Amino acid sequence: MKLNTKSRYAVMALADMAVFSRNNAVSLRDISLRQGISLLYLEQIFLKLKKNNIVKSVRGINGGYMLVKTPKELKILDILLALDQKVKTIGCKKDSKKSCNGKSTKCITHNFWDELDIHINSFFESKKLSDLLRNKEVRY
Amino acid sequence: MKLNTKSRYAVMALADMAVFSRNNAVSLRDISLRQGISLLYLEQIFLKLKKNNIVKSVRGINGGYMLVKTPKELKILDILLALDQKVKTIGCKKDSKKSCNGKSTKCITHNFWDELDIHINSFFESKKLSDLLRNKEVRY
DNA sequence: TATATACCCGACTAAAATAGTCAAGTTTTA
DNA sequence: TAAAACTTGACTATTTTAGTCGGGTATATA
Repeated sequence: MKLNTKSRYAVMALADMAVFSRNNAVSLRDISLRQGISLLYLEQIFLKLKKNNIVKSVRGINGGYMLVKTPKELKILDILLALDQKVKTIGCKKDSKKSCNGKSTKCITHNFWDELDIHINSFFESKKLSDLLRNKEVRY
Repeated sequence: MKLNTKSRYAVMALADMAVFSRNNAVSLRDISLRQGISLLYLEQIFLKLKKNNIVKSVRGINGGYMLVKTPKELKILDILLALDQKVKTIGCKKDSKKSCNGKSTKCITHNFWDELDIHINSFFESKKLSDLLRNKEVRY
């Protein structure tokens, strides 16, 4: 059960911004260098973050991106949703009448997976970007 | 963030066994028919379950598989581990000194992902196969 | 106003993972 | 001894992932 790198890099890059922004835009180039993420890949990621109103952009020289919300307000869940990373651990469709394995009734395990999804979702819902920053162990 | 079908089918098949076994072996053919899972695929899955001592097999006519533990004792986590489905949501290596994105220090987000893994793991650790069965909504 | 910096965006692709199938067995019991 | 059922490794089509590529556009500053 894995999270894809896009989601991971997105959280990483936003955490970087939270640390290094002093009310000025942070360029992808800087994030790329500091975090070791491909610039081209970051561009792709930030396109989505911008469309979903997680960041706003400043074009031109000295441009970059800025967080729309403060790190305290920004939920990790919002970041993941911006990258289409839904927490839906299995394929059963919740709403459909013809759902699990093509059967008309819910499969034996259906409700269990729903529970799992809720469990994970609530974790991402409760965590804010700021929660990542107070770690003493980490050096930048 | 998805669970693979192998893990899902494994849990499903074992739940089926828990429901339909009356101290006799349950054949994969029956599970296949009831749960709508390919017989050939089930064979592959049960090979792993057997290797990991989740089920034991009875060969020959009227053969099949039996649960090694009772549904009350069998943790969902054990099932997932049997299928190599580790709950390790990202690629950072926990122990290595040269870990995240090839850097010598832990990445900003490292501890957060560790927390996530623990959160999910403890869910699978706490749930037993029997927990799936008491659901009144489900018909068989 | 030239130019360098940095965002913008769709299309493409190699590699890996997934979700199976296939073939050729072996074992056991009725 | 025939049929049911487990055993096992190898194979494969499809999908997903993890990016790259190419060609833009906007803007600050020299």
